[in-house]
Amino acid sequence: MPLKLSDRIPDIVIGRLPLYLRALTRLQQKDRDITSSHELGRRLGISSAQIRKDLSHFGGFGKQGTGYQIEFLVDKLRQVLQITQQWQVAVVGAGNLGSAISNYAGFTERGFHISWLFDADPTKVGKQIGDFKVLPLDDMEQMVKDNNCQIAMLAVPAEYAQEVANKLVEAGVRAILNYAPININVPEHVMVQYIDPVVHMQHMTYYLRDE
Amino acid sequence: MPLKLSDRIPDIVIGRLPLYLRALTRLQQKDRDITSSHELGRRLGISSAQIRKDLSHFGGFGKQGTGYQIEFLVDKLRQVLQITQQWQVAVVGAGNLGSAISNYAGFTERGFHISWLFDADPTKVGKQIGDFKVLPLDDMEQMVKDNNCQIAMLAVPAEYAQEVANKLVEAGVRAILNYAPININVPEHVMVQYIDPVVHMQHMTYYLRDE
DNA sequence: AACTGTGAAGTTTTTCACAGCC
DNA sequence: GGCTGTGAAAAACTTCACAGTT
Repeated sequence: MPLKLSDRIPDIVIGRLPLYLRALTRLQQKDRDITSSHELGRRLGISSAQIRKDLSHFGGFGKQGTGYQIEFLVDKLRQVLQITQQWQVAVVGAGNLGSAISNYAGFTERGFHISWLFDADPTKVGKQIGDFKVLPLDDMEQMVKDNNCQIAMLAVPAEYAQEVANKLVEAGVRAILNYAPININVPEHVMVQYIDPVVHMQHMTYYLRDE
Repeated sequence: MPLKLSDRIPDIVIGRLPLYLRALTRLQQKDRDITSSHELGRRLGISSAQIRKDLSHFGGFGKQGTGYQIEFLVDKLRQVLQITQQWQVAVVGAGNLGSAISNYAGFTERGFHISWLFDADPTKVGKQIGDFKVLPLDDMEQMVKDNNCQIAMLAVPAEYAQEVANKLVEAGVRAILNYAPININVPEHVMVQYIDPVVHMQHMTYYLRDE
């Protein structure tokens, strides 16, 4: 069965696929072979109908009466998300955050290999941080281009984020995970996702009313 | 003008308020006094109509013909989000991630004070990590209860996340920011938000097709 | 002239509910 | 009996467009 991707699929659906994949991988670790939209839904706090509908965008992955074969579905989701091979990733910013990111073990097994750690600060360049030797930001463009690296993580102070993002785009990066607490502007063809823990915290405090 | 909160406001709206606040604070740093829904929208990649509608849920914060007074709006958003005072936060997990989180400077100025860092591992307990001395997880419940701490960040391995979450809830925590790459189940009255960089990365790789 | 606040219209997303299959 | 896949219905969300204000 070929992957069906012809019609444009809503971004909100794409955003849920990694969650499905994550839950499925966990079931796999427990040596489970088969699951259902109901079980997945219960675990994820999502309705079973939604899960079925989301998955149906890509073709029929399940069996009526039975459910979904986990290994098969994991495979399909990896294909859809294009994480069958590893992506090279450049990290910019070798402060506390950049260091923690670079040496976070969780990326490798889920499709990403941190390849370089850059910083503009000459006092940081050359230092060994975990597995990485900090490279000068000036080498970034060359490195990214030569290796056709398409993804970067941005862990610089907010005031430099736009400037560094521009350089990344210039170098050919098409996807940026921005840890700096600021919105950045990029061309149409470049994707940006944001991680700002404070945003999540402030979202939650809204509900911390006593009544 | 009193804060209007009577009708239930969509969660998706609440989720955008921290982004507005973040953008406004940046404008403030540039000594700007007044802005408009159009300017904010441009910066955030959100339509001006949406911003106006979102803000209107809480009362009229703007002036027709003029726009929004930044300081006033910042104040109002802080009230709505309940970050006029600082919240005490407990961090569980003193590994790489927990250490980086605990010592991240960005929380303080935006409403949160990391108060404690806990870990279950006896070899870590007692160690000094940045500003924190690692406390035994067994002390957590007492500490959280005594100080009426309502918010925790979870930075433990996935296989312990549920167990620790249960303890946090037991201790009275009502909001959890979960960095572990796994969904956790909590009672109705407890809020959970997730941070998993890989989910964002996998979301982006979907679009990295050559077409 | 510029901008907000907001009903109404339009679009997207979710849920329902059931035919079809194992 | 249990489950998927899916049109149709319902709900949620966003945009439009303009009256009203400065």
